[in-house]
Amino acid sequence: MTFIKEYNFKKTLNTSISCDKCRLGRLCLPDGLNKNQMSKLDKIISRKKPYQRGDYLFRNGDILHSVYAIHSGSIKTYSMQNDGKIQINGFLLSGEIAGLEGIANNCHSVDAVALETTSVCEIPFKQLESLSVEIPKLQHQMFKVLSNEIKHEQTLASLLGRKTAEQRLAAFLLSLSLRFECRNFSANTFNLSMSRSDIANYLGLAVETVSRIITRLSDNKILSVKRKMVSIYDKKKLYQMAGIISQPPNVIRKTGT
Amino acid sequence: MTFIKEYNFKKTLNTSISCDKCRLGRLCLPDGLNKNQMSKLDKIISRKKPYQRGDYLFRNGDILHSVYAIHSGSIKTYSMQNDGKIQINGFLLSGEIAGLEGIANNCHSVDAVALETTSVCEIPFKQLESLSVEIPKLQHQMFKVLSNEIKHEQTLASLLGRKTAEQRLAAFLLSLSLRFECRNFSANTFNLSMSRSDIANYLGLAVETVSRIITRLSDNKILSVKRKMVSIYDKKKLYQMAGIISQPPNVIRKTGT
DNA sequence: CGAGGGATTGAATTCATTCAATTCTTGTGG
DNA sequence: CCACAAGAATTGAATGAATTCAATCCCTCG
Repeated sequence: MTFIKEYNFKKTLNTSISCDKCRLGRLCLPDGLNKNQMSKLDKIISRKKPYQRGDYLFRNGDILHSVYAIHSGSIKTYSMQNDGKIQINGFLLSGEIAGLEGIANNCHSVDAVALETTSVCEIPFKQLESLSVEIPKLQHQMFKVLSNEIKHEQTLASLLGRKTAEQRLAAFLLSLSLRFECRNFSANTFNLSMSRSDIANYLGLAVETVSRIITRLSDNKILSVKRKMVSIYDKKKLYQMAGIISQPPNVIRKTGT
Repeated sequence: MTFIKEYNFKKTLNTSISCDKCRLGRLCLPDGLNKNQMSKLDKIISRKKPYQRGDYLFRNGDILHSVYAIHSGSIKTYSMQNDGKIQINGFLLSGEIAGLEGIANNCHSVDAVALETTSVCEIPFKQLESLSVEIPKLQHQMFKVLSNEIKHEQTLASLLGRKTAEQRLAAFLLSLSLRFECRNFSANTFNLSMSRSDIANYLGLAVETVSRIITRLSDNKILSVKRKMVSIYDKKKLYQMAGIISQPPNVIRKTGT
């Protein structure tokens, strides 16, 4: 298994994590827990040496030992389709939890790989379950996190099903922008940790299409992308393009079917 | 609120549900619970008068009071996009749980409407949470159900992102076939409870495209669809078309980005 | 039995892809 | 430190799959 760089050989640097002191606060799993509850959670979490770009957190088929909260950096998850092609399922930023899709069968169903130097809190799942029985609020948080992931995937599905290439890319960039803003990074200037072809794959587009749209958006002074660095100039316009209107249309609810 | 047919006016027919006696068995939430645990679950579940075609289980924006296990029949869930268009998020059959995407914000984010006469087990969510603390196995089941839903949505996303119209429809029909089979219905002859335009919308296609593909599949003797009744003649071929090969290609794992 | 929605079929159009060529970056070894 | 190789990104032209528009057909239900 030498092809997996450093896989499974990371040494634990620091088993005494402190969620209480983590700047992620409300963005991560322990949101809403009190200090005592957090310290119980701390005890089961371990932080390992940061992953480097290309390192795997886990691989499709691995037994699900843990779920992983991204502490800093970013990862992508992907799986291989039956036709041998890769499908990127998502990009995760700090505070987001990787591995949740593995719970169903106690076995990871995607590969998770670091896009940059990434620090991760590993949470052994069995222990997390036990603790969730002990701390109802933690169970509730888990339900919320899982439900949020479902909503997120539903949003993605409707993006892929109904939107034009331009709308998809606009929505993708705005989603990133929003997520960076929540993390106290700049909403208008940020770095893409993923390649154009990663973005294209995720959005169900060809690389060339993504490239062309970026060029068009740049020409229209809506944003600029220099290599990996995105600068958004006209966010309002970008929202319009994404088909996301701040003020939703006042539509009469129709009765179904 | 007269536009919502019978909404919220259903009378409880039978509060003494028995999961133990339900034929759904392993397909539903109580899978793996013992009799004692099931009877505890029974106590919080209520079964109402069946919903008729077009009746809503809940609506986008409603407070999440309960999640709903389909007992018989089928429903669809959908939401309205910012552009005023409808997006169908899924079709649920017996044993499947509706409302999970509402947990994140304690508020339903889709409309759920019966596609035919449908009987439903209503599970008050707060009580379900309490019981899940008391019965760790039930908590585990909830985690599994939620995780499964995430996987399902991921599969849908990659269907919408990368597959041709033909592959999408083939995969959709096979997925239905499989789900009917699990429920001890015929895998090769079954009834579509949803319209062509529902299918098209769900799959990110135009109705005309769905229609044309059905015609083509019929011409090729792979299946026939008479109005709503599907008969699959050549399932192997259908799997091939869907890009789902029984024996996955023996591909060397590549190291990521 | 007739009306109206659902489904099908045909023709023209379009958005995104594919193929192909070039430019730009980045990392590595001499 | 520079040169060069290899991957990443961009640009252009031709192609194609699915959509849109339009017309017709077929059920179902009142």
